[in-house]
Amino acid sequence: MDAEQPRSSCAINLTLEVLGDKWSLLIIRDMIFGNRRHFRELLTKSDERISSNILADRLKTLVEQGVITRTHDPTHKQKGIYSLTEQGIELLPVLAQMSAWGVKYLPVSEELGIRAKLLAEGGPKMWAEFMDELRETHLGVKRRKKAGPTVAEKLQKAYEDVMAKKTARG
Amino acid sequence: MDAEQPRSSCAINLTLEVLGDKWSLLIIRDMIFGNRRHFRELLTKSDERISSNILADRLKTLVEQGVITRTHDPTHKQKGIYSLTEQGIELLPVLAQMSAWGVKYLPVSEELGIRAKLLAEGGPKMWAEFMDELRETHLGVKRRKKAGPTVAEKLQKAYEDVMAKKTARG
DNA sequence: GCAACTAGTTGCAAAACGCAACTGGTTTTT
DNA sequence: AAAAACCAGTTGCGTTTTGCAACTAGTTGC
Repeated sequence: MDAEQPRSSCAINLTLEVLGDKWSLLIIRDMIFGNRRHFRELLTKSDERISSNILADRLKTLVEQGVITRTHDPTHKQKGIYSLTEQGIELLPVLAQMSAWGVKYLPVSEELGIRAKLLAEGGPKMWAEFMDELRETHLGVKRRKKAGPTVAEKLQKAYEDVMAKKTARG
Repeated sequence: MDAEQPRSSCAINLTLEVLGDKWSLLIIRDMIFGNRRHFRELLTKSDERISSNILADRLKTLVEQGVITRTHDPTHKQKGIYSLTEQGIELLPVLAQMSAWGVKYLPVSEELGIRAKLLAEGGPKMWAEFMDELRETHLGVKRRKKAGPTVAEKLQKAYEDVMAKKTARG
C-alpha cells in the first residue's frame, strides 16, 4: 500500500518510478521472450537468479501498476498464471531499444546477443508483429495466421543455431 | 572500484546493471533535453531534487561506464563540464521509447508530456536529427546547418507554448 | 500416505539511499 | 583586501531496500 507521490510528472521519471530497478524489466523480458507464466518458471528459469521475496514483491507491484495480470490456472488450484496487459506488451519497444544499446556497447555473449541483433535488424515492423503474437498468447486476441514461423520461433531458432555451432566448436 | 561480475551476459540485463536505477537515466535526460552540463545545474535545475552525494556517485559511474565524460571548464578552474559520449547519445532512442510509454500509460502532466508526444510523433527520423545535434554540442562534430529550428528548439518552444496557454487559462 | 511441487512468507544481515551539514577551493562584489 | 556568493563535491547518520536462506502452507502425482 505505498501511495507515495511521484517525484515529478515527467514521462521518463514516472516510467522509472514504475520500472526503474534491476528486476522488473527482467521479469517482463522473461515473460515476453521466454514465455514464462508461472511463479516457479520466473523464479528458476532465468540466468540471473532472482530471490523469491523480490520476485513476489515485483509481481505484486507490476499487477498493481497494470503491467501484468494474475489469473488462476484451471489445471492446478495453486498455480497462478501471469499475463501481460496491453500496457505490458507495449514495453517491447523499450526492451528492444535497451537490448540494441546493450549489444552495441556492453559485453553481451554471442548466444544471448543474437536475439538482440535480430530484433534490432527487424526494427519496428518486426516488433509490431511480435506484439501481435503476444496479444494472442496473453490477451487471447485472435489474429490472422501468417505464413512461416512466428517472430518468437525465429528468435528461438537463431539462439539454438548459435548454441549448436558453439558446442560443435567447443 | 566495484569490479563485481554481472548476473548474466544478456543485453537487457547488462544495460540494467549500468542504468537500472531511479537516477542515472534522469541525469542523461537532463543532459539531453535540458542541456545540463555542470554539477550544480544537474543538482538544482531539475524537478526531482537529487541529493548531491547520489549525483556525485552516479556521475562517477557513468564516466566509468563510458556514457559521459568529464572535462575542465576553461572559464572556471573548479567547474567541470560533463559531456555525452556517442554511447550516451545513443540512449536517446531508449529514452524516447520510455517517454512514449510513460505518456501513454502514466499520469504525465500536460506541459511535460508535450515533449514526449512530439518526440514520439517525430519517430526515429527526428531522433536521428536530434542525435546529430547532440553530436555537435557534446562531441564537437560539425554538421550541415538545416533550415529552420533545431529539434531541441522545437521541443523547447512546444513546452513554452503549453506553459503560456496554461497560465493564460489558469 | 508420501514425495515432490506449488506460491509465496519470514527473519536477519548487508548494501543502497536520502537528508543535512560541512569542506576546501574559486570567483565576484563591494 | 575582505566579504559574499558560487563551485564540486564529501561526510555522518538514520532509514529503506536488497539478498540469502530457511520456512509455511496448500496441491498434485504415484
